[in-house]
Amino acid sequence: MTQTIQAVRGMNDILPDDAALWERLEEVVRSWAHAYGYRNIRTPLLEHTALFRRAIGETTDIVEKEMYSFVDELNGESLTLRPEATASTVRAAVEHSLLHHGPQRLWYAGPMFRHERPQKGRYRQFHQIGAEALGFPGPDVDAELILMCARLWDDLGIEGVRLQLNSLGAPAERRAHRAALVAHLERHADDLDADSRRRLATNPLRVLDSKNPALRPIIATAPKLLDHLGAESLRHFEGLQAILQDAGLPFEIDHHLVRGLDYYNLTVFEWVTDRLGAQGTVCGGGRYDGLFEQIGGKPAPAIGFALGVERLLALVLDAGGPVPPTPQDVYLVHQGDAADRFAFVVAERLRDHGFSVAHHCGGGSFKAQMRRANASGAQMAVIVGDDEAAAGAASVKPLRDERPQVRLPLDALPDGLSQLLYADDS
RNA sequence: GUGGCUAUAGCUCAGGGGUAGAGCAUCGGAUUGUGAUUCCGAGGGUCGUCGGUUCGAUACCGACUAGCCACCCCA
Repeated sequence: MTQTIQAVRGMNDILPDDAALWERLEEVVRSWAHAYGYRNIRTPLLEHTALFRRAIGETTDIVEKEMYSFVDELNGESLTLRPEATASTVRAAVEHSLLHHGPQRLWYAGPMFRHERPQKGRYRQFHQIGAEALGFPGPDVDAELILMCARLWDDLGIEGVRLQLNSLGAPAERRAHRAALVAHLERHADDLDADSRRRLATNPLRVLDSKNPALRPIIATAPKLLDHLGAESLRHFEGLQAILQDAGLPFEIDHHLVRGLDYYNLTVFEWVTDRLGAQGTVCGGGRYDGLFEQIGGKPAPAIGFALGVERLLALVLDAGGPVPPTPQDVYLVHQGDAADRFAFVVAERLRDHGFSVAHHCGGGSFKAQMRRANASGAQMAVIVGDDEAAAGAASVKPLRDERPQVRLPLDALPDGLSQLLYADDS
């Protein structure tokens, strides 16, 4: 016996029952993005590894151990399945001079890849929806993006997602704060735990996120990034807050909110929930004014966010349960040699008129076909036997209520079916 | 990458050193061409894979694979 082949670890099939929910989400997202003037962009799943190394940061965990990279045997190039789409989007914008005629609002949706151990809400192939506002200095567009998120939660009926905000300031301010922070932490080096000591070397801002209660006094007295922000950065941050307040959107300022990627500056934000176990971040984003230059383009301000589709769907299910599948109008039952052929005429005629028709294939007894018709969820069974075929007619039997079956000539069938499907029972 | 737990029918699970069970689902039947309810019947599993212990393993042990949960980290 041949061995069965299963899906690659951490990569999931989305089966039809679930895919229905994905389709609904995609419809909502499309019109939501359109409502804010964002246009779709589709970049390749595969990029040169160098793009992510340069964009995301050499010492981040993503680049160090989580990228799904491999060598193209054709030419020895190192390629990487995209771990996120911002770098690709900016690369595309630079490559095609998208900002030449002014700023661009873009959105994308699609699979991303990370080579880490799978767990709930965190897979090797996962899906993100994101929006990027390229060429806008903010803070107006920062607020727009955040309000946009809030509307999506609303459109999807999700509750209990909280907004956390912070400002990382300008790179120079960040560096000054980082130096002060490192000095502070080094003074208390003896009291730090192993994790924090490691982070002190790699990513000192992360020490502020430590969940170890013993470190609380050290964290509380640590120099705050906010205190190192210059007038311009503060004005940006306050401008953003003012717009959110005007919009009546509640937020928390989290001084310890630091995004994992190197390219962020000024505004950073996350939408978090406590309903998803350890994977509490549903959406994260921030400003990355330096990224264009970093990957070799002309400098341009930009901000964006990405949200995890798997987590989002978990919340949708949590909020309202699964969506009922869209029922088919007609299940076409047929029996007899002449009827089997005439059934195709009937089916195509109905589709000409816009009806959705599941045509029974594979034979089987009449009873079995009726059972299938019922189980399919279709509204109507359209029945073609040799009697009907000889008369050029079809019988329509409502499956979801007790209205009687009616027999109609082929030409009268579409109208008759419409009446049965859409007539008010009242 | 690290640790803990798990793997028996399509699904949810029970069982237990002597070669397998339930519920649900599926399929068929209850006179000729009428579904969902009811009744009757059937099919379906090398008990995740490979190896070890044993007269004998699905059960005990190990490795591997996969899943779940957490850590690291992170959208």
